[in-house]
Amino acid sequence: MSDFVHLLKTKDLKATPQRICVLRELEKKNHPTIEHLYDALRKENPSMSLATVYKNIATLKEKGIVIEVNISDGKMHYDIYSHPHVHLVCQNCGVIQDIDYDDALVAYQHSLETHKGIKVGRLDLIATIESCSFCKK
Amino acid sequence: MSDFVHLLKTKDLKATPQRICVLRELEKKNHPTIEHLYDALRKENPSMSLATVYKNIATLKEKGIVIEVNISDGKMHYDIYSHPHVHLVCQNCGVIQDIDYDDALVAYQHSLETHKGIKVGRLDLIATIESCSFCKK
DNA sequence: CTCTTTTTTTCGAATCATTCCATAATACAC
DNA sequence: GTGTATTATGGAATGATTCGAAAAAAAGAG
Repeated sequence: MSDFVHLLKTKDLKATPQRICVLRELEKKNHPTIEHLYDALRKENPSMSLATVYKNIATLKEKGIVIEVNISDGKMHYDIYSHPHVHLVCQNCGVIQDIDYDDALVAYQHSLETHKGIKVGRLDLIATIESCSFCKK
Repeated sequence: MSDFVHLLKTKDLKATPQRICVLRELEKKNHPTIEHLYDALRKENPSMSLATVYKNIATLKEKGIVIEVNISDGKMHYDIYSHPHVHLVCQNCGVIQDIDYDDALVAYQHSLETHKGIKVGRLDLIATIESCSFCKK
């Protein structure tokens, strides 16, 4: 049984081909928008409906399998959240990269918690850079 | 000359009453949505149009005076960006608080820059907490 | 202050994204 | 296989955002 089938079952979701396609596309780490997903998935499965993409993304988001990434380009991007990470966005070419947690980020979270007396549930962090290796400027 | 008039002039924007009202409302640090702004501003100025709110927010965003805050509640919130800060969001009551940069965050930014060999332009960070002093749970 | 130019505001219409709805199809447990 | 609950589909409905044209107002010059 594929990993995605197993993942869906543990979250009480039926392992439909459409859902698995969405996850497979997200796995490519392109951080696609709904429109990108719809275009990509229709190539394999022409009957795939836009409503299905919306609905599945919403469902996967509710279950914590998928997260939104807002890079302020007017469209929402989506990402599989298989492990805690943050994002790096190139302002020039728009490429989004995952960045794993490191000691310094964990230290910041601790500093927040001790200083403010709170328990942080999640850090959504987007670091913007002016250019990156993909647009080599 | 009021601070906002001066600020707008330095960004080559005309200091219209509508624009100043938007800034004054944002200054309250309610982190309002477009809808909130429209409702609040119409009370003072009933002829204020929704299109004007949208347009002014877009203009102020382009000039870097205002930033978007996406707390994943389906609506975009807006904030004056007069100095670098990040946000704390209570998942329970939805209140958004500003948090100034501290040493640990500066250290994280430095660690990103040295480790990845990049120059970070801006950090958009939203720390989610389960409950806060405003909803006292 | 008045004139001129440019920007901004306003309102309604148009557009675009997202959600809803009813029906058909499918996954999965037994 | 059969039955039941869930999901997919397409089109219509909704709701948010943008557009466009005309009127209003700001800034600057004289």
